[in-house]
Amino acid sequence: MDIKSYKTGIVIKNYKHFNLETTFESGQCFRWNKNDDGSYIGIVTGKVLNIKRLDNDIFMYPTNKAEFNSLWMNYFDLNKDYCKIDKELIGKDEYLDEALKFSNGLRLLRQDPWETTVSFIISANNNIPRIKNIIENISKAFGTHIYDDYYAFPLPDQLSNVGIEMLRECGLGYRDKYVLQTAKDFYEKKIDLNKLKGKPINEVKKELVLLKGVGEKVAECIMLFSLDKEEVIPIDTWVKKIIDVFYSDEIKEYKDANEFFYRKYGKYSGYVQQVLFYWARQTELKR
DNA sequence: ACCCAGGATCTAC
DNA sequence: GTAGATCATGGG
Repeated sequence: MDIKSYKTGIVIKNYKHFNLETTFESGQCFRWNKNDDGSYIGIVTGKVLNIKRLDNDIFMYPTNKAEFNSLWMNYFDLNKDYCKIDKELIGKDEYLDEALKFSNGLRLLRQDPWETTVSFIISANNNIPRIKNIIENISKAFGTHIYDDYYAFPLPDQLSNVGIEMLRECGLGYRDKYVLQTAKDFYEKKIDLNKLKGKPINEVKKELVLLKGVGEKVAECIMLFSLDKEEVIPIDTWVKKIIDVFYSDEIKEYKDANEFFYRKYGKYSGYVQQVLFYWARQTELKR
């Protein structure tokens, strides 16, 4: 990887498989917003980053080499060769081929387990614009101020002490009590997701669903997006639509979808799911 | 007014 | 263990 370091930021020269729009608009993350010039601004673990693609180069600022190596490299999973993964996947399935073409350059982010857990508790029976709004409200109300209008996502100790009525004002609806309880569980270390990272999927899932507001689907999102479980396939309403329309012959019941995809795509199943999800929402099955 | 959104929970059988 | 109702909120 050809990385150039400057006073104000970092440039990655000639980096192929990183499409900002399909990565940030694919519903895996909620704190990246598009600017008029096509760049994105996001907040990750208390750091603000502006990222832009010009031709084949990717510009990131404000950051420096040390922060890039310790945070962004890992967050964007830049050492993973998605071009190679695409090559392995293309030709297996006509629908996936089309979805891959459409979502071209989508990457799975490696996010913070705590923030991901709260975000996907909020996602239940909700829509993406509203989820983003709520998370923004929570961050502004309880998170650490960074600068200007940027606030870090609140840490467990910052959330665990707030009144339920203050949380309710952020628009979570009935999910507020789940988030509050989960914040307390994290703060009191009743659950420690970093300790779960190395354990097998079923074991991790069993722990996750003990949290209030976390069922199977949310647990799978947490595992895929923040616990390195690359083969997990969250089956949500959009993936169900895809199954109904394109795979109804092969997949008779939704509960069998996981095994079907895993048999076909192995450890890339999570990536496949995300590509299909993005494709379904943006094109084929859009109402 | 009704239906939906990256579903989970509670109750009843 | 599973089918059905209920759950806040805002947008279409």
